[in-house]
Amino acid sequence: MSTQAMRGTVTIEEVAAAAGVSRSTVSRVVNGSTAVSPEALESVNRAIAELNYVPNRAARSLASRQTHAIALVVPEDTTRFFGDPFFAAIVSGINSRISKSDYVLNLFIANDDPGDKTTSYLRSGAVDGAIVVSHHTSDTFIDRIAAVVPVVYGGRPVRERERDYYVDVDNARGARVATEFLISRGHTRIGTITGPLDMPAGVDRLDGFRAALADHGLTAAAVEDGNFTAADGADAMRRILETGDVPDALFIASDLMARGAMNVLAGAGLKVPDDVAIIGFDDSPVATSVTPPLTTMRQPSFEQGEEMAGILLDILAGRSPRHVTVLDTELVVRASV
Amino acid sequence: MSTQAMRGTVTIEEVAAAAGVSRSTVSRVVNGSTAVSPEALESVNRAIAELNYVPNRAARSLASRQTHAIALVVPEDTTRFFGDPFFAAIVSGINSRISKSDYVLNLFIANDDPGDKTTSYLRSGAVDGAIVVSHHTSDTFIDRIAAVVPVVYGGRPVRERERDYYVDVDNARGARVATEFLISRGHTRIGTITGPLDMPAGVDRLDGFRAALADHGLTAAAVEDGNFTAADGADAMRRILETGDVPDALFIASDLMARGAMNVLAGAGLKVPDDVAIIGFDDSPVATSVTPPLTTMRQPSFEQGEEMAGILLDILAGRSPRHVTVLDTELVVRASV
DNA sequence: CTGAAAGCGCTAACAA
DNA sequence: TTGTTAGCGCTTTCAG
Repeated sequence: MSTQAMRGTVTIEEVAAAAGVSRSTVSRVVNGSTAVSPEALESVNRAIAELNYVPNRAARSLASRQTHAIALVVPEDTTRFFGDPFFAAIVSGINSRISKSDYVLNLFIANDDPGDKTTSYLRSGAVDGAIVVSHHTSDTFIDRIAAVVPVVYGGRPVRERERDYYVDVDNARGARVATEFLISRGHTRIGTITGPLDMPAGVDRLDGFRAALADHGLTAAAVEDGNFTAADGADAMRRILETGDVPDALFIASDLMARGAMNVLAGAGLKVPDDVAIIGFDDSPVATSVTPPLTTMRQPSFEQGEEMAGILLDILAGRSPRHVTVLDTELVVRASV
Repeated sequence: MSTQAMRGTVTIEEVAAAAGVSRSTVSRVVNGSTAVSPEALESVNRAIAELNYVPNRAARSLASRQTHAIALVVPEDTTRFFGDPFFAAIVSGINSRISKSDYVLNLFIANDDPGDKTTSYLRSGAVDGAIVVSHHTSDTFIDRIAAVVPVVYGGRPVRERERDYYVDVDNARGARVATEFLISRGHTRIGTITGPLDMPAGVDRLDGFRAALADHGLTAAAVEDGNFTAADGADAMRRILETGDVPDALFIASDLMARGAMNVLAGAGLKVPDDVAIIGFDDSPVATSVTPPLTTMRQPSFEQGEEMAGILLDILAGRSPRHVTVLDTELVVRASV
């Protein structure tokens, strides 16, 4: 390996010289153009390998106006991002799809960023497009990003516009199915622990819950909200217990919150499902790690991630994918109901 | 907001024109040079705000040979990355330090990347430096990255060289302290579940364990290894149970593995700490979420992350930080011993 | 303190 | 199929 190869400063010019062709031809080879003779191809490729040439990203991006990078923007703090298996699943899905393309994924945990550097970074042409998961009403910086690069949302965006692209799960229907299952089991005093009400997913699940109840002439026995975390589920459960009026069943908008609630219930000497039946949402790994195993609505998060990435890739490739995709949820019956 | 501002294509040229100065002056203002008159400063800043100007990253990077981006490289699969609170803590620490600087953090979950795109991306000048956590013997692509940009390792790198920068915790000492604590409690038939032996952290903890035992004329009652996950801890525990010869105490190299092991123990009708005393490593949130709460060696992962980021920032600023930093661990006594 | 001029390394017409 | 020629938007001497 030559010294300059070690220094990582080989330019297209040197490759061209070594291969005995012009810069343009090297560029064509690097970019996979077919209009190159076999001999030229061969000698350029050899020169590239010998010199250990890697095209300079900035120069390429400046000239082509493309970065081949995609941002994954998570408007949450690190704790919640890492604490919730939902993100693990959705990021895996995104990563799986992106890694089959020639794009790279940059991750931005945006909430931890006081100076809003994320926004100006993304607006500075650092990426070709962005995927936003976990979108809150208060996250106005997203709009500023969407003004500059195509954005695909995970979940219905908070201020939906016609031109928005997003992949959602049918939260309202999922909540409705879950609640109806509780009703079908003979429960009548049914409460809920909702997700954050500044997120469409939180609102939609609450709506579905209420709709199911209304269909059967019932009203909510309790409504408390949380931010999808186990700690919030525990807090919400405590608030419900404090009312002294414990529901006989609970629809809880995330498995993690269900786990927190179940802990509190156990501490209070209440049995699941005998005293309180519980149904969660997600079907994440925690659903099977709690005792008793959690009945829950499965949402296809990995697939959601793959789909989002696929749509963004389509947009970037100049295709015209569907704007709205809604994936279905599925009831998974275990022992908590 | 003007149309061009919306399109995000305002260039330094237009700002200069609007402010009635030259490109150079705008550049000076943007880069915080002091050699600008108050009037020029004022009018440039106004033009920037009015036009909503954001400097083009690629152009700036091409001209200045800096990207102001740092890569966080995690050679693990997504599942383990998201499943282990250790990463949450270390990433929080890194993020916390970086977000106070004017650098941005790009995350690469490198193992999921079949075509080794991460390597060529990082070698293409896309970042100014990299932080590598969870380094395995087999991860040779790291060397190719380290040849091009400064790298700071979390934990002693697998092939340590003098010029390497890293921040480690004193794993050997931590394991030793943990094991000695078990011995001091009167245990003599002590086993261990180690971390992966292709990682220095795994090896060092095993060494410390063995050293403590040797000091007291004891030998290991069982040695099984795992990849730091709960599932691996459970598997290892099963293998130990299968020998029919159950140790009366276990040093387990991660809290997550301890949790897995405790589940298996409970399933086998064995009580912690009465039948088997257990001490873990990490003091992650899982330590307090298991029953009984886990005695464990606390490692300062958040601080480790902060320190790593600080060192890289120092290198990039042209300072000369210490190459090796070793942080201490601390025994946290709870009910599992 | 300011502006002019020369690139940074690459892509993309346009000719040949 | 190939090379020549302009830039992409910015930083950075170097004069003034």
